[in-house]
Amino acid sequence: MLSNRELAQLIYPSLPHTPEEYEEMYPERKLPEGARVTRLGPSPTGFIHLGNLYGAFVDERLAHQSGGVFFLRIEDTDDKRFVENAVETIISSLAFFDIRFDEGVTENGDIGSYGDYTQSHRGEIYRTFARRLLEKGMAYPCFLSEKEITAIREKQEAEKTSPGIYAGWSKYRDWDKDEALATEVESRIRAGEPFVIRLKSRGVPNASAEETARHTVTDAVRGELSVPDNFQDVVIIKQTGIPTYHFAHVVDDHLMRTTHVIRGEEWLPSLPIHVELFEALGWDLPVYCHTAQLMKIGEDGNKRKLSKRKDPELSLDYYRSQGYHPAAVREYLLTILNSNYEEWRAENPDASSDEFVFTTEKMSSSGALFDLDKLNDVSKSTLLRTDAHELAKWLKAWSSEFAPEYGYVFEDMDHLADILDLGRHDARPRADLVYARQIMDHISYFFDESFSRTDSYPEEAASDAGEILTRYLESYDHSDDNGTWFDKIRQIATDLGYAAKPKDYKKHPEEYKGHVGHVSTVIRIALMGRAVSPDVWAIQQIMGEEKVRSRIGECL
RNA sequence: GGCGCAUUGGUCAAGCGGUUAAGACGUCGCCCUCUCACGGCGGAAUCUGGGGUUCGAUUCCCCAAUGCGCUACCA
Repeated sequence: MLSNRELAQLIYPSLPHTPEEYEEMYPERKLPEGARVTRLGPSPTGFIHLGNLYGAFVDERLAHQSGGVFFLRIEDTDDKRFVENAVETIISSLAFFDIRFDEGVTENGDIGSYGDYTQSHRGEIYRTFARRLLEKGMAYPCFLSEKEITAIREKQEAEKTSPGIYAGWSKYRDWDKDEALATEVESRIRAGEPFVIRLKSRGVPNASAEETARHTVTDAVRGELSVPDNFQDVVIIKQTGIPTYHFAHVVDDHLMRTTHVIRGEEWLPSLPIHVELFEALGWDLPVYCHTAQLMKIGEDGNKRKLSKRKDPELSLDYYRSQGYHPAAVREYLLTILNSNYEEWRAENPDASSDEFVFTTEKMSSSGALFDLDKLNDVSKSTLLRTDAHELAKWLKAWSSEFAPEYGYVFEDMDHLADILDLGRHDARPRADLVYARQIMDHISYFFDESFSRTDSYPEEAASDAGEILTRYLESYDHSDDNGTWFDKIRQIATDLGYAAKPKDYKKHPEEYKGHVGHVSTVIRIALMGRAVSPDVWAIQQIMGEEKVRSRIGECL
């Protein structure tokens, strides 16, 4: 009868390296004490959402604040799910949000000496370790067809026992105990029949909770985890020769010397499999960080739902096209990632977010609902910290990619910077810029291309509008300072029977037609087309005298 | 169905056996020598439920409910 060694040799007759050689090729990293090695392993489905970014930040921060290494690995072991250009999309999206990798796949090929960083290129490596498991009798080839597996599942359901392939369900598991079966396996392999390689689990199937052996695994987010023994003979190499996630994870993260595996909590149930795989290969476990997932409100009602791949407003591209500044998204994500971040920010308003010491212990273990109001609020204060010229440049880049129709806004960049800076350097700076599309609307009245009068005069002053504007134009002196300018408005207001102060009007509404606010609103609408805007005087200084006079003139 | 994770105001959350149960966003009201924004002050609003343990539970244990996830030759 065939020995384990002979079986392994039969299945993988020629492999260029031994496991030991790989260990030497990818030695322990020489890094300072406490340095963390993390990785992001997206599968190239071409869709990245906020949740992926959220996880990526954890990886990035953990590695870089400890002097470690952060690398990008493409996990493309699912051939059915590959999407054209997805890798490029992933790389550019992450770069846009300032996620910097030290190693891994880039648009110009791999960087780093622990590659290849694309799983589909690592077939030989996986096979080498699968072969080792085969040699040690810790794995076996399984010829069960889809039909047979379905039949097994049905039977298991009927018997109300755990579904899956494990001891007692695949006859191929015990090929070495049956001469005839061993012969069959050998000839089927020689005939080139398709098969998968399964782990021969050492766990006891369906043991009670008390009987199950448990392993203590450290999770940096959730503390010590008590992980039960796995007993499933999971597939480690698929029929195609490609490994499953489970096997690729274990082999890669060991060989790439990952110290911290950050992944979503949906992986928690498969942790027993990974623990057994690491043990079977004789390797130490990394520290796991199972993060809670970002959620959203479902279309239906108020129910919580996980961010599904198809939620367009959870897609990174959505925020990009709306023109949310990457720093704002980063800032928002950090506030939900670490609950003490906002407090830190309040104390360090001008510091770079990189200076904040991020800890996994401060991460919530329950999923947060995405909150657009909060993002908008965070974005306002983030943009307030951004220099106007820089903001202008960024808006231009955004426009050329997502909104070319705003091209006219960027003809005079200094002018644009002045507009953006409106009221931002006051003692109590304005914070009303949120995202690019909103900003375009916010400043639209500065440009004749987008200017239109949408609001109507306030009731209190509508009948006097002509008179107000005529007097305004007559008294207008572009060189007036803010105080002088406003005194003239007051004058016009009182001359026409309006209260000079809103308070007076409120006290004695019967004595006045309205108050100075109504009068200035008339001017505001003539100039800006809307009743709401920043300081009129400051706007006029930026607009220039000519435009002020012509806008007023149009309304006479 | 089985298993896992989670559960403090509308949202994000602090809390880690004794607190008037922080703070932020949102919301409401007031104030801030023109609107808005900013800012200030104030209000409404929370420990999912039931059992334990304890002198005392939001905090510890159990059960239930609810939500989410896993249960693939997907990740």
